[in-house]
Amino acid sequence: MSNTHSFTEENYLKAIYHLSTGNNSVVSTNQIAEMTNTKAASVTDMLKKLAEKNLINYIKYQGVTLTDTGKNAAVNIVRKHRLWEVFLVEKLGFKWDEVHDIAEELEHINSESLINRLDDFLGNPAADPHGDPIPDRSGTIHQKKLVRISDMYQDQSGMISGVSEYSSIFLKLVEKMGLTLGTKILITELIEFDGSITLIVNGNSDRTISREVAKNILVML
Amino acid sequence: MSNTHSFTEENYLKAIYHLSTGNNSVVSTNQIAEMTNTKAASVTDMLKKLAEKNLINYIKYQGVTLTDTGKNAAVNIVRKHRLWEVFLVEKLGFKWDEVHDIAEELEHINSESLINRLDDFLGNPAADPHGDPIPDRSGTIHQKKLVRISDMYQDQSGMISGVSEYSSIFLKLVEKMGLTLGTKILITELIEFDGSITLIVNGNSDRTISREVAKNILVML
DNA sequence: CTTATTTTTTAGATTAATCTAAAAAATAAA
DNA sequence: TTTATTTTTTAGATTAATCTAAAAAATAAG
Repeated sequence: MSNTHSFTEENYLKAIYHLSTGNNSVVSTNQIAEMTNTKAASVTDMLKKLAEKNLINYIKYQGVTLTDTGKNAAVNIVRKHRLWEVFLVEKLGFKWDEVHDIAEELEHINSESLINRLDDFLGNPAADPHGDPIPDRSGTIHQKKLVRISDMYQDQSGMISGVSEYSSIFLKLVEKMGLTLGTKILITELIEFDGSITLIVNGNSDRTISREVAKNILVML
Repeated sequence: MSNTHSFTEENYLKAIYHLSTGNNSVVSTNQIAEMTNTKAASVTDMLKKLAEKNLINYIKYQGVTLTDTGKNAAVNIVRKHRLWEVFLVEKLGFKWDEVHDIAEELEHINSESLINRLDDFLGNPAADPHGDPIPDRSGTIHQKKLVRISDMYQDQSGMISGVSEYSSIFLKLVEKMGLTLGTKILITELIEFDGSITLIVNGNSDRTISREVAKNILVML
């Protein structure tokens, strides 16, 4: 159990995991290069190595998928990342736009008992400060079905429950607009001209947001 | 401020720092090799690099000392290590013999605001679970004067306030003998034959400990 | 169904950290 | 104060992760 991989290997596994979303399970070399801020040639080298270790299924020129082992490893890193984010916000008082980079380092600390104790200390949270679900210690993810505001219809309502963009600049904006997690919204108008959307926030104030913002805020209907 | 060094560089700085104790301020290549579990040749290479960066004063064949910059960096790592140890014991419920290795990883996480917030969260502790003083955010260390039990005289009394050996096997033994931090002791006999020492623990129970154990338990008189 | 473009891989180098074996310097012993 | 021993450094390799430039494969366009 708990085979240990290098810092770099872990980052590649995580990148592949995040790129393997629903429909798009096979991931390309270039996608990985972009996500890891490396060049395609470097990715190819690493893919050979990960395939050798049975962490990915890799066929030359065809892209990669994670094996069960690789997926377990990736989910475990995600679990650690998200638990540390909860710690940073809930216990140390960081804001939700400040924790991503620190968690990016903390996620590589290797101790199963540490992470399980942290989980208990935090009260076994279901989601991180951005609404992303935290895998339990068996690796199971209880994902609520969320839709982008940009995919909602007129007169539809729901509660903001996540985001799909984690840059500080975006998160600060969302906060300033009062669209933090838990906020209830009702779509009042879909503006055809530029795709922007008008909504009522928490039953009272009116607000218009751009399509770009709407695409990155996730709602539970 | 807060120049960032590699994981490995940090470990060398820390090793040199711990080896530069009081009387012995100049540290040798072999000492560093032993502490870092590397070979002398590797140490020489790294010393050149650290000297180049002005973190150490290094003269070939003569040994090294830390520069002010190097010492600051080292103290900061020690601060992080000890604060994380407090966190692990006080908040996550680890035992004092379980935290060293995890803190060894956590000490390399790089974020000044993280560590200062952690410090506050923990109530700005003065010492770690082994009694070692925690440098404050300016790098100042408020070290209490401690003596080894092996250096005490008959009829002398004091309070156990630290250890100088961190292996799990030693710490578990100390705990089993009821000689944890805060315990009051009175020396009743110095046994000439093998250097072992008899003492009264917390005013009641009698105990004899070997010289080897006595050397690694520190007392505030 | 060729040709052009894009994507991916290979080949060959580079950097950081390490090693072994041999040479050089410092220290200890005779 | 020579000789022997120990310590330290140099020389030359190795491994992991990366890069650029060129070659090969896959995909898209004409």
